[in-house]
Amino acid sequence: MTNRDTILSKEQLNIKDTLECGQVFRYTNFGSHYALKAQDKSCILYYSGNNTIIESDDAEYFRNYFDLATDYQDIKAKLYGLPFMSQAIPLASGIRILRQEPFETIISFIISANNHIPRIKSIIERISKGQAFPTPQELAKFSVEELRALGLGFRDRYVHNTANDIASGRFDINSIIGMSSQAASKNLCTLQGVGAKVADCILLFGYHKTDVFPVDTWIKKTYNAKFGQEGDAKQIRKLLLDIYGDLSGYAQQYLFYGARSKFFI
DNA sequence: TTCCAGGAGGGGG
DNA sequence: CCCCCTCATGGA
Repeated sequence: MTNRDTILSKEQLNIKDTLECGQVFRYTNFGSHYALKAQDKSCILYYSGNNTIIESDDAEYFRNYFDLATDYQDIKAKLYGLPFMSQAIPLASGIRILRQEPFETIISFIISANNHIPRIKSIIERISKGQAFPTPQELAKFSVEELRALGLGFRDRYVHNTANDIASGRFDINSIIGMSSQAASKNLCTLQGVGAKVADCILLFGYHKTDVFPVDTWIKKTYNAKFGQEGDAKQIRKLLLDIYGDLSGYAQQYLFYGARSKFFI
């Protein structure tokens, strides 16, 4: 253990809950350890007794990345009395919403469309060079054909066009920061491959806007089972936003994790 | 083998 | 506006 390490309690950060709840893709599990890459940085996570250790060469970056300034006990306490939270939160009580870099998040969730998590992970691994996720300029150089060869399928032109829009400055990813979630979503949806659901994921994971509720196939499944009625994504989103309000993003992560757990549905 | 996956784009009605 | 179809890929 060195001064490069960040140490906190296991209750404050559960490694599996946080990395395997579908918000991030560039991680690998090595038994008791997890290796994680973000932008051009990396870290190793593991437990030492009752502590979580984040071993990296940039402790300050990862303290922000893991959102260590936020009190999740307070958030969970506020959510606990709301529908399904007393069931869902205990299944993944150590989740933290990561503060990921917007460009990496945009591209990652364009790739996520109609795709499996293991396959999303492998595609992102192939477009990354070793530790570093490509910059907009680097990714813009990939042709549609090269992206197709890397296994992106029908998303090849989405990634190509979006990377070019951002690299050329036609789309300013920093302009999103100060916008309301509604205005930000509308803007993000002008990017090819970004629809309402992907925009919600980008806003939650890339801009830490928590008044959104990404509705994917798992949330739909859970909604139909738990609420006992059918609904399309737009209706489900509105209903759940009304329930969870500004904490919707957190509630969504607990529900998503629960939806994929055999102990929940 | 068929179904499905953290959906979006596009055409037709 | 809504409904329906298509879009690659590979794990289960």
